[in-house]
Amino acid sequence: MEDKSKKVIGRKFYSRNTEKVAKKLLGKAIVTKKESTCVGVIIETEAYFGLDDPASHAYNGITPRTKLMFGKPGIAYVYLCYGMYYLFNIVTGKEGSAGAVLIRSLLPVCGIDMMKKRRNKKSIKNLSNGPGKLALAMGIDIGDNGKDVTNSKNDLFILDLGIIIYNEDIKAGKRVGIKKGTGKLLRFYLRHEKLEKINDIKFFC
DNA sequence: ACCACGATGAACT
DNA sequence: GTTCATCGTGGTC
Repeated sequence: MEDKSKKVIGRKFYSRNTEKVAKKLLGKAIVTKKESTCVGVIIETEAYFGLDDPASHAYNGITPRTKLMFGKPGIAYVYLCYGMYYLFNIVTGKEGSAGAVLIRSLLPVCGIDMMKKRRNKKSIKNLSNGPGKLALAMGIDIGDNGKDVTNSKNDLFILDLGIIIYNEDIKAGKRVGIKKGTGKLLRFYLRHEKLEKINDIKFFC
């Protein structure tokens, strides 16, 4: 990963409209530097808004947990789901308005052996194709809640690998795993053809 | 004080 | 294919 085209994404990227950030995060990479460096390309996201979004944690206003969603963009929002799995979100929008993008699926790129070990799997199949799975594979847990993902000195940040995503590469669907607020298409993922192209790229690890 | 909510793997059948 | 186990948050009563 020693290419000039690869750069850490700054805070401005996240300060825009949440839906836009959710689309723009497709093709970007999550990097964690824990026991070893792991990198995964984001291939599915969901946008969550604030007081006007019944599916959002921030729907009912500021609480100790949701205050991060109202705060500075580019901050990791991690929470426990079903008592077992951590889900990784990035806070979006201007400070004061709530918003976050849930990362739902990754294409493993670097540190695959570490990811397999964390997931207790020997195949790359289904290694990080779900929000709980990818957090486990990347070593993300509640200790990462509140971390700044715009700082490459941290052990968790987002990198632009230079992968170009066109609008026609992006598909939209209804958000999943929720009962309210399913009306709008706020889940975004890459077309199969695009995934195969990304899979063919040779990444240096 | 109580209840609804939510992702995944394992262990069944 | 179905069922089960797992727990912290926050709303409602």
